[in-house]
Amino acid sequence: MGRVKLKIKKLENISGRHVTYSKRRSGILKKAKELSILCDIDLILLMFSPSGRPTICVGDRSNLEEVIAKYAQQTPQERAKRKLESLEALKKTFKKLDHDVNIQDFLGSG
Amino acid sequence: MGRVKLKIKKLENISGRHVTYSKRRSGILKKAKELSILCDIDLILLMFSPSGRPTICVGDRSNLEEVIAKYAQQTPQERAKRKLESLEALKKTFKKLDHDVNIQDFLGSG
DNA sequence: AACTATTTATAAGA
DNA sequence: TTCTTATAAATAGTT
Repeated sequence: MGRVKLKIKKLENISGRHVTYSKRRSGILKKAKELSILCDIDLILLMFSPSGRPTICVGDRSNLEEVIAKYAQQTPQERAKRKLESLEALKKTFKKLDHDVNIQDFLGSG
Repeated sequence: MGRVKLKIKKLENISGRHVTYSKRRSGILKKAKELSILCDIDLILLMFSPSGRPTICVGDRSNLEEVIAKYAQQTPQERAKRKLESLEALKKTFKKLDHDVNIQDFLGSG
């Protein structure tokens, strides 16, 4: 949309990436919010700016981690595979997050 | 966009929600993919149809769990709070996922 | 940040 | 669900 048809490939100009990100970020956030409201669905959109700043959009009726867990539970045909992948990823996440929380104690409490 | 300006509120007609979801889903997926390519960023879009079927869009350069972990690491001002929330959510996720994998053994191996 | 020519998305209908 | 079309919305290049 705009003056010319844009080829969808990585923008080589760094400031151009920032400008385009800024414009399209607001567009896709609006679309995500509209979709979640119109259709009353769970939705999560997570993106990082070219300089690494995160933006997250979570539908009003959604909870980030519960939606992720909901996704992890589905697609039965990949369930076994996904289980292992999820655990692998969660282990990494633990390592990154766990600077002052004792994981063993935490898991043991529930 | 279309014949009339649409009010952004929950569509009361169930089949209407399905139709609108189907149309807008493809649109937002396209936008997400374009944005991730144009700006060369990490991006995740996860949504569920009105009947609960999940669709996920992960940027080519992105890994689902790593992006989530990346997000969890950021926003330093909420870091302490987020740590606990993340662990709480991860514990729930473990409970839902762990039907035949021994978590203690798994964590112990790394 | 605002403008505007143009492209794109989509609401309604078939 | 897929196609068509009128119209609304997003946005690329510019200022």
